[in-house]
Amino acid sequence: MAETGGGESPQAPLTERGARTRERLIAAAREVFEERGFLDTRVAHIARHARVAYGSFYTYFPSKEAVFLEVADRLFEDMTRHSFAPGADSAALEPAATEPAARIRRANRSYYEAYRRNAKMMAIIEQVSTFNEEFQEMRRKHRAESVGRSARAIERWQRAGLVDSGIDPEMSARALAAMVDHSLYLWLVQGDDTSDTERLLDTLDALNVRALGLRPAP
Amino acid sequence: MAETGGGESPQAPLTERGARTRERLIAAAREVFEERGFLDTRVAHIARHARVAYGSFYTYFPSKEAVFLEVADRLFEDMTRHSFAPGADSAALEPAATEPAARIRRANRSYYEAYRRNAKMMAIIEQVSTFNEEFQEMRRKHRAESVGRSARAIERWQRAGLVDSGIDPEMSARALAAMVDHSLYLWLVQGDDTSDTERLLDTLDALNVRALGLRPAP
Amino acid sequence: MAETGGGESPQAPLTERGARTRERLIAAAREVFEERGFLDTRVAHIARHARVAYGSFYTYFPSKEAVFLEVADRLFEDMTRHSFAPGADSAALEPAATEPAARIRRANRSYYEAYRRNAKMMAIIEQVSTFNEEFQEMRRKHRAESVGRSARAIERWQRAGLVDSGIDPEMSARALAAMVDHSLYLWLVQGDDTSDTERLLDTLDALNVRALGLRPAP
Amino acid sequence: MAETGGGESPQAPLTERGARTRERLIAAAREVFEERGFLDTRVAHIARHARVAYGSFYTYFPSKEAVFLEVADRLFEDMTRHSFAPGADSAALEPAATEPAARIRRANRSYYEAYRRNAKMMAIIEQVSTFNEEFQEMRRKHRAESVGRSARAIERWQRAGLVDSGIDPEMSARALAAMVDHSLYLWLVQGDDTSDTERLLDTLDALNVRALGLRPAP
DNA sequence: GATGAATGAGTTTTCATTCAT
DNA sequence: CATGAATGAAAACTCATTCAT
Repeated sequence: MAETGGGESPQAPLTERGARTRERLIAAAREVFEERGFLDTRVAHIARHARVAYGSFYTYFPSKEAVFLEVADRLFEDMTRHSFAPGADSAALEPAATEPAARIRRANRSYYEAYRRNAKMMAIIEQVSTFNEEFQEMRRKHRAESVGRSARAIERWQRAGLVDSGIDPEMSARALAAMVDHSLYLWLVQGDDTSDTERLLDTLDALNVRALGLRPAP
Repeated sequence: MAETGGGESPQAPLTERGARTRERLIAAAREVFEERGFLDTRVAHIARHARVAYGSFYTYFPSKEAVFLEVADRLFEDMTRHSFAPGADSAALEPAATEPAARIRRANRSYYEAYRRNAKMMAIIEQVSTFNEEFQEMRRKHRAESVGRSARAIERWQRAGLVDSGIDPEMSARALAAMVDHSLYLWLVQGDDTSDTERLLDTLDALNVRALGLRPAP
Repeated sequence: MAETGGGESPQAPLTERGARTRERLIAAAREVFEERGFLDTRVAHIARHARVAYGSFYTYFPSKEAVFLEVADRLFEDMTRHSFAPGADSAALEPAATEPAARIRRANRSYYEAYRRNAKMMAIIEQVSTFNEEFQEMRRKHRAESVGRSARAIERWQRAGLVDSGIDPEMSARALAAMVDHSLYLWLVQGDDTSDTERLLDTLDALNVRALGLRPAP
Repeated sequence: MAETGGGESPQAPLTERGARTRERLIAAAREVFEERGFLDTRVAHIARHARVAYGSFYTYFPSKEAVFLEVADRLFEDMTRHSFAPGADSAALEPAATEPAARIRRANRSYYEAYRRNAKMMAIIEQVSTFNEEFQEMRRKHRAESVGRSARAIERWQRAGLVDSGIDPEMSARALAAMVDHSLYLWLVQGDDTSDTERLLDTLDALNVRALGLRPAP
């Protein structure tokens, strides 16, 4: 498993036409990865799917890992822009007055939507994470950020007397994020069952709220 | 050419000596898998590590997948024998009188112990699950059993008035199992941090208990 | 692991250069097959003989069988274009007036010439036929066509009163084709003796003519 | 394709029990060869089929080729004992007075019977002949003997005025033997059609008789 | 002898990456 | 830049034969 490595550095600017070809390759890569997984994807598949000559792939990317990284990057971009943090929420964006339970609920729903939209790629990302260290690191960072936001929200709620102060904000944020994340993974990727999504989401909300011991503002 | 059968499928060893060699191979396989992961393991590595000839591997296993399955089987055996179900507990083994919170706590600790003992292999199992369907299926089954046990425990507690009846036992069991499972994965496998395990375990216990709204028996 | 597709099946070369390499491989394959037989030929031999890299073979053919099929195809093409049917003749091409005995004689000679030209490959084709069913089928078809032509010629001669009507045209065509075919095989391939070819050919002609009871047109 | 080679020389005498085991192996070998062909037969198959330990095979035979030779030997034995020579007949066994046409007919029938009885092995023998020179030589010898007998019969008939003296006895014997041999091969081994055997045999008889120009004794 | 385990050279096939045109 | 051909290092798997018990 060749580690991703630096390579020639993807030449930066491009002609108009070159940029389009590059986009075609990225789009094709995503589709092929989703279809066959990272391991079973051949560079030839991507090139063919993009209707580009085999060799042209290497004009734009130094390796299979490189396109994957780009695809994953865009996905993370989409996941973080269109969703609140999993588990709790992204406080900065919300007026402090909003009721925590409602915010958790909203955050979970929007994370679910983003996950569903990207479910196939999430599976592949999981796959690549199991053997590519660089990639693991990237995920760790994303997770840390999102968990950090949740932890800070919990702290705020504790100071506001909405959440039991006996709770460890950092660890709880981690555990609850793990709960939501992995539940969605099993549900959407492993297709554990898939019917009656509402029941799942309601349960996630409820467990979150109860676990934090959220009570209505006094 | 399309020759038909071929594979002969190596049968169980018939002699003491054969059994010993087979064990050596399984042990070697586990060590090599743990060391390099499934994908980067070569049959040659396993054979060399077991100090047998290359071909001898194929006397006992038809493929790398086959030893892996055997190794994983033994691991699951160990995980289920030496642990209570993750998330809640394995009711049948416990006197009904035991207090739920204590039982959850005990279950989580023993699951943690088993996980820690097998952490490296758990990483590889995760890896293989991302591309081998047969293997995915095996895990799904294990998970379903364990979740089923937890769900039944929750139902019992609901009937005993210890757990809020507003909770969905099945979904909650799933979500809480996902929480514990994935937290341990991130902690022990991805090495998210690893210091201060007690804080993690205490948090898992607490969230579990609060999420179920467990109250002392009346 | 049971990955599904894989084989991509190498497509026809798209450039002049590719076409040339492909031809080189086919020519090399024929020479190596003739030299060592199908079973003892290694893909490595063919590639080396064609002065291309090992992997380049697989750019053009999915397997040893595949090149062999192509080589054999061209040989059959040569055998049928440059020869009359064995045993009797290919009526359509001949003015009906030609005397049967002369036509048989001519057909046998030209079949002999074609056989001699391709004798080495005929041996290999025989070899492959003994274990490859697809190939057997191909030969059966060729044989059936050629025998069919002979049988129709015999029928025509019967209607013209040149051949005894007591003869079964189909079976006779088969048997006489078998006689010519196998005699040439033993002679040219097994090298049964090889001297004095004329004596063999004269005998084949004579037996053919007498067996059919051909008499001069009335 | 390892040439047959000498090996340790199969130890000659045996205990009663050893002799039985050896027989079991020969019988098993024949069955397995018939079932799978020489190339796809593994020594393991033979041993298993004979219910003998893998290693025991090598107590009795130095190689796969060696058993095959023994099996083939017995088959040739059966073929020559129970049949007249193909094509013409085995004169020595017959009172000179018997009518040639009747003798040819009888010879063909009995050769057909023997061939049918051994058809599956004949296919395998053909297979092995295509790559094993020692074996080719053995067949050549058998063929030469049988053709020789036929040729001498033809000569006798010529001297008796029963067969046209313009015919070349040696070549004719060869060609006619090839006809019968190969016809039966295509019929019984390649399964060219298989129905209505009588039609085939009658045709072979008739062509033989006419080709030799046999006329009733004056 | 009989048994079945051990051996390892030999072959095919794959595919990311480089190059010639 | 585009194109598609060329490269060759891996890796898995087979199986006749030899050996230890």
